[in-house]
Formats: sequence, C-alpha cells, structure tokens
Amino acid sequence: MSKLVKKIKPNVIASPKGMHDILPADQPLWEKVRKAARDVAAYYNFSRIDTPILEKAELFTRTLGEVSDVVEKQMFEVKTKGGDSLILRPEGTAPIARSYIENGLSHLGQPVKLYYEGPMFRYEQPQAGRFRQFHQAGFEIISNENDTVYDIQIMLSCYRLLEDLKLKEVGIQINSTGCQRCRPGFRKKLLDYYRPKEKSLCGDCSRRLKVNPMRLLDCKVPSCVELKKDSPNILDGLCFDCKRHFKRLLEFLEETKLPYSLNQYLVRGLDYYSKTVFEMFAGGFDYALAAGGRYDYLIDSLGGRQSPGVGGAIGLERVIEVIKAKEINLVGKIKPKLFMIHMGDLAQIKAIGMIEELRRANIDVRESLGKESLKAQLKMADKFKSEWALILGQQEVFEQSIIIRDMKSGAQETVPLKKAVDVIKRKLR
RNA sequence: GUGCCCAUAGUGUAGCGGCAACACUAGAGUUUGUGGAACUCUCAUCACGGGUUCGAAUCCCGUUGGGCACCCCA
Repeated sequence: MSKLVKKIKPNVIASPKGMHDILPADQPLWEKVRKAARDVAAYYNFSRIDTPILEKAELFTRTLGEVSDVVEKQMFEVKTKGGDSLILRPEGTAPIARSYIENGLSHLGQPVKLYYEGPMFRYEQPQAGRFRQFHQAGFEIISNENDTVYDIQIMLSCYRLLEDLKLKEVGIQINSTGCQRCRPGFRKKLLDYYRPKEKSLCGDCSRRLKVNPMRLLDCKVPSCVELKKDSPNILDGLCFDCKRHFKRLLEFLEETKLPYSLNQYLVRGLDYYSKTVFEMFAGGFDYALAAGGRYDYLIDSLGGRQSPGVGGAIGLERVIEVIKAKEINLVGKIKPKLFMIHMGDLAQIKAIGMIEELRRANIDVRESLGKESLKAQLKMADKFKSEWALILGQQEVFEQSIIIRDMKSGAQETVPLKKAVDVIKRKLR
C-alpha cells in the first residue's frame, strides 16, 4: 500500500473573538480574586446564588431598556431547536431579580442579600478591559425598604473587595439619578436646555435627545462636554425623598471614610437604575473596576411585588489586569517539600503506591513518574526546589526500603518502607 | 457596527522578493543508580485562503484572530 495521504495541517481553530482561555499560569491569581469575593460575601452575610447562563430575551429588554446599548446591539443570542431564542446573560442583576420573584426569595427574610460570580456575555468589539465573555462577581440586596444603609453596604462590599486585593487609590464616583417622581421633571429641564442647542450636538446626542436624554450627560465629544457645563444639575432636581436618600448616603460615606467624589454626569446605561449610582476606578485606568446602583422598580417591572434593591458588580478581568499592571503579588507559591523518584518499572509501581500512602497521611509530594532517568527526575526535584527526594530503585524495592535524600546537603539515608511515612513526618516537622 | 495598527516555534524577536534565524522555555542526551553548570540534539509547510512572480514569510486581495479608539460598559 502506498501512502497517498498527504500530511495536511488542519486549520488552527482559534477561540471566538473576545473570548479567552484562563490558562494554568493565571489560575492561582483568578482563584485568589474569587476567594476574596467569597470572603467579602461571607463577612457581610451574602448568600451565594447561581442563575442560568441563558435567559429569555424579554428579561433583559424589559429591565435594561429597549433602547439601551446592551439590548440594542450587545445581546448574544442563541437559537434553540424549537425556534425560540435565548440570550447569554449580559449582566447578573436582572436574572437575580427574576429568580427572586420566581422562587419567592423574599421568604428568606429581609433583607435578602445575594452574591454571585460567573461569566457574562456582550456582543461588542473587544478592547482594553472589554471582552465578549467576561466575568463578574456581584452583590445584591433586595428588601421591602429602600433603606440607604443597603446602598452603603453594597458600596462597602465592592470597595473592600478591591482593597483586599491590594488595590490602592481606588476612587468612587457617585450620583443620584432620581426616581419615577422627580426624573420626569429633570428630563424636561434637560430637554428645555438642550432643544435650542440641538444643532450643535453630535449625531449620537441628537438621537439620544429623543430616546434617552439622560445619556446626554455621558457624552465625551468635546463640543457636547462644553454644552454640558451649563446644563441643569440632576442633584438640584431631586425630589424630597431622593434628596434625603442621597444626603444620608453622603453621611454613611463620611462615616466609613470611603473616598468618594460627586459626579453629576454619571448616568448609567441600564434603565433599571434609580436614585444611587456609583462607579469605582483605580488610578491610571479609565475603565470602571466596579459599578452599580439602586433599582427600586426592577422587581416591580418583572411582575413581582414592589421590592427595592441595590447592587454592584466587579469586573474580574479588569481587576486582574490592574493587579498585573501594578505588579501586585497576591499568590505565594505552595511547594511540596517532597519529590518522588523511581528507577525501573517495578519501582514505578511501588512509587505510585508510596504516593497514595503519603496522601493518606496528608503529606504533599510531587513527582515526575513519566520520566525514566534518575538524572531527569532529580533535575525536576531541583526545579521544584524540593527539600527531600524519595528514591525507589530496583534494589530498594527488593529490600523493601526507600532512600530519603536531603537535596541541600546531598546526605541520604535508607529506611525500611514500612517506617518511611513516619520518618518523613518527623523530618517535615 | 465604524476607523487606524498588527499576525514568523510555547514565549519574545530577526529576516524587507532568492536555503526561515536567534534567545528563553520544553523534551532527549553527553557511556548505563544521583540534581543545580557547561555542551549536543529535537520542536515552524511564517494565522488561513486566494492572487502577482521563474521564485513570496516578504508585494496585493479576502477571511479569521489580536491591539487601540469611538459607541457603550464590568
């Protein structure tokens, strides 16, 4: 038979755009960040919740807003065989609100404090700190009362998490976006201010003027920024309730000494926010590491009983990017002090047995049992900076013994296999 | 969605129309049961597809992916 088959290198398949592997080298840092989030959640008494990665489209169109960018152009759609379409969740709050209603979580006792962590998806152009699949950890507090103390607890949770990750100089920007009572009045004031100037607005802004005037405050086009200077301040237009809520938030911020600054132009792109909104930044990075706000009507809009809530989410990729850029060292390497070495097939069998015995004794050991030569294995032991090498050769197997080698001094002692674990225990102490 | 830049070993780079090179990493070894040094060897049909050319990693087009910015956002 002749070999007619040409060696053809199949096209290399790349990961989808904006979606990345988290490689082994990065896993310790990721785990550190996730653990920090879990610890903060535990300290402030948040219970973990996991919701499906797919949700019905309506959940997001109804809560985030039909004309929000996330809904208009960033929805990641999955068609089912039945012809329905599902959406890869772009954020965590709406699904939790859905679950809260569906599972009657109000029965958990007020307030309901929930924490989550997992992948989110948005169909957009990847760039600095921005991916199609990214990860968030988040905190939500839902209760009967829209008590400002919950706002500060959310901000504290987010802030402490960043602090625990050794991120220094984190700044918090806050604003109030008003409520259903005062926002219409402010919208009108905005419109009154901007309508006569419509011709000088950028294209996006003149469109926003019609669909979502609040977003005019967010524009970064220089000419619009100039116009913004004299625009009505949202804080002046707040109703009595919102004003009181905001004032109280400031008192809490003073008490907790969180480094905040007012930003009257901070309006977030998701419709469900009301009253408090905030974003947290690390010095030198222009994307928010964490953000959130209050959502007094979210549960309502999904058909649940009126239950105000407040929440915040932390972008894990962004946090990790900043940690790396600032060369913050969070991960200490755990290195087992023992290294198992074998010579020959028989010894390889015994070596496996020995490792299992060590495991039962709760002793960490590293190995490179796929390698054959003693040299290569010693080299590995050295690379891992092992303190002792356990060496099993033909002769040791035959004698029912094992060599314990001190890697620093090179001194070796041969001990009976039966006593090996005890001797090792003593050495490790 | 739009605009600009980019793509050569696992990583970082050289090669600029004529034999794909260097460093690091990884693997094997330097006479067979003892590591850290040194040395030797191995690892790429130059992202993919097409075109121009006697000849393409190199020039052109397309695709995919990456980076940055806008929009928006964690």
